[in-house]
Amino acid sequence: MPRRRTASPPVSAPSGDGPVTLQMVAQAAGVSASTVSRILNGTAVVSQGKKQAVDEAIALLGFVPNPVARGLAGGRTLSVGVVTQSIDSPFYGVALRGIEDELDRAGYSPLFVSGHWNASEEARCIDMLRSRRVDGIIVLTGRLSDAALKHTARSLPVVATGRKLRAPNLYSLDFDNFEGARLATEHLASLGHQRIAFIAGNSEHPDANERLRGYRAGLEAACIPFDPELVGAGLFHEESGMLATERLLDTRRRFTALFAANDQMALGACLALQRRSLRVPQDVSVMGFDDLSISRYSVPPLSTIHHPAYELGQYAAAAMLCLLRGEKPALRLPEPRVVARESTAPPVAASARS
Amino acid sequence: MPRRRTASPPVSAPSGDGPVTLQMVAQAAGVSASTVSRILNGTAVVSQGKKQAVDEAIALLGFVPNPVARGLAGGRTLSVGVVTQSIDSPFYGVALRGIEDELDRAGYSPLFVSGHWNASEEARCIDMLRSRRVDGIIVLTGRLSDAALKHTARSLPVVATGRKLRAPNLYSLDFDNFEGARLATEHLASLGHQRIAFIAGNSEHPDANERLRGYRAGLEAACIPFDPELVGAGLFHEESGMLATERLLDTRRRFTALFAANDQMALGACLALQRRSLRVPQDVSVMGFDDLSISRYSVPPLSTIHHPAYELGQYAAAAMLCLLRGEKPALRLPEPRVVARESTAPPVAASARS
DNA sequence: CTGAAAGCGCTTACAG
DNA sequence: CTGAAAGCGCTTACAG
Repeated sequence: MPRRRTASPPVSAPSGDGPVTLQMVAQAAGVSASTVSRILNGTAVVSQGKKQAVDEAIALLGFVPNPVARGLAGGRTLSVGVVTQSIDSPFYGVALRGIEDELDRAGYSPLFVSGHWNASEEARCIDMLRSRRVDGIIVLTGRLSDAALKHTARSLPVVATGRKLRAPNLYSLDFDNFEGARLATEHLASLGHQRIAFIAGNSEHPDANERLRGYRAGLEAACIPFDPELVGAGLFHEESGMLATERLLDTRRRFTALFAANDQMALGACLALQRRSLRVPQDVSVMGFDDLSISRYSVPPLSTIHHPAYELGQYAAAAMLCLLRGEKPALRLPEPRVVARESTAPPVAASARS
Repeated sequence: MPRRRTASPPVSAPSGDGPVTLQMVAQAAGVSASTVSRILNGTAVVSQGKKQAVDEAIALLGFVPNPVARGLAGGRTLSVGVVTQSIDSPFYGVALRGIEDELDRAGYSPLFVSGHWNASEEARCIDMLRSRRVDGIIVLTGRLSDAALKHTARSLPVVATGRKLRAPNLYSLDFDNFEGARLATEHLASLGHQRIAFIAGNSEHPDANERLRGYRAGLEAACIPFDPELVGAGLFHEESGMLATERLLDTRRRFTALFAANDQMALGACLALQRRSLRVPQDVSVMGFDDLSISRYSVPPLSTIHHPAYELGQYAAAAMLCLLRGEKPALRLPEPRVVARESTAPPVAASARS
């Protein structure tokens, strides 16, 4: 839509058609566009009088700066890209909410894209976000290499979760998965369980390995020998938890407690147990990890390790905001803690499987 | 970053610093920027030779058009705004995934914003999306008035779900909530239940009212008198389903089946029932609505009405794509259907509550 | 303190 | 078919 130089002053009525531009505000306030821009951005000191006139014009016209133009001209778009893995993940969804809330408070908006646990897709996401001129990028775990992350941090601030990574312009937030799993195992052991099965998560996932290590450490601390026959392989979703439990049961190796590397698998495990007429917790105690909101309403309510998903997102966003202001973030995630509900109890001597 | 007219030709090496611009491509191909733009957009017929040269230059330089500039200049940003209510909703999350997938196929990206079931927040979302120059807006249900939606459709294509609304440049996609609820009730009645309680959803929510109507219609068809004492008020989340069930139980009004207006409330109901030592389905059959992915793994697996969330999103996006091409969408959502799992069964004569 | 001007990277009438 | 130019709505050196 070229050829529309504002030869004749645009209708500066509040309800003129088309959005109000900075130009119009400048005109209404009797100053130059530069001045309006400076006031908007707090870029320079401006005389009281002009500032007032401009503020009034802005209010009167209901002017809202166009982020697109802003991004093109100045580089800042007031948006931050968020690479998540799946837009409908029950765990990360809460983190997205945390990001949204925290960013909103500072006038930024998130741009959510899904990497589907695939490094090359995540790389495409980052290219896309960069082409949309986001001011920074938050990467929720994922499979990108640390090197790739450091690389993008050379041109854009990045905050990553699920890693311990230190680099200029890059902050990472890591939850103590090891400690969480250790606590879960300790909880079960302290209840008196000696035979504690484990359903591991996807082994390509860093969290999965940490949780397995935590399980082993918990066992060791309780002087329970590690039995590889008691660990099943899962994929972090319900179905896999159900299947792994069935396989564990089929080995006829006995166990009185089962710790799944996340709640989704624990829920699947509960169903498998019920299908074999094993009661939770009377016959088998079940422990999850993550503390999804639904876990509180499962039958029975699931004991688990609280994983602060909302804070994860919120802190990641706060860290990004710091980086954007040129400050150094110093945020730490809450420590894991046991949420004991009704799916865990002391083993019953006369249990069906003991 | 003014004052950098390309007096000296920019380094057109593929790995020159900064992103490759259309200018650079034009230069490398020996044509004008206009021509490159036309080829990119298929806006005009261009001679074979030039087209080839440009295509090669694009490939060589790895040029990717800047959507921000594109949006400013031409109006199209290849992005569509999506007003959802909460970024972590278990039901709408799946719809977001459908939108993402469908849009991606056409080279568009979604911009997700949350309205939190609040008309004024939703209005802010729409302003924000418009200021970001999205090409169209998808509104997932929400509380905006039909008039407001029609109004925004005057300047931007809009697709809405959860309404039956016809207007120029506006398409709406509505799931048959009434029929779904009728089917659910029929399912219960055909199993032999005569006393069917109902937990309604938030009455400001249009779906909630349709589902209540469907319940009543189902009752009527089965010649079961409607008993207002048997309907509890819920808020569409687990907690409210649990509480409503407890209240229902406290009235000591007997019922052998319970139909909740969504799965989340049904899950809460199951827990409440279990707490009172009532077994599902032996003592009380429980039916949900939505068919969330977790419902398949609850204990017992929940019978429900399948609500095609993924298709809801996918079709909404497809409809938007149609509108954007100037075509008339003609998409219809799949009909509701009963998914009978293990939480429903014929009433037992000797049931604790019958 | 403040304005005029150039520029961000594209698109699209306008003229050949 | 194709180029030069103006414009999208801002920002920011450059000069007062």
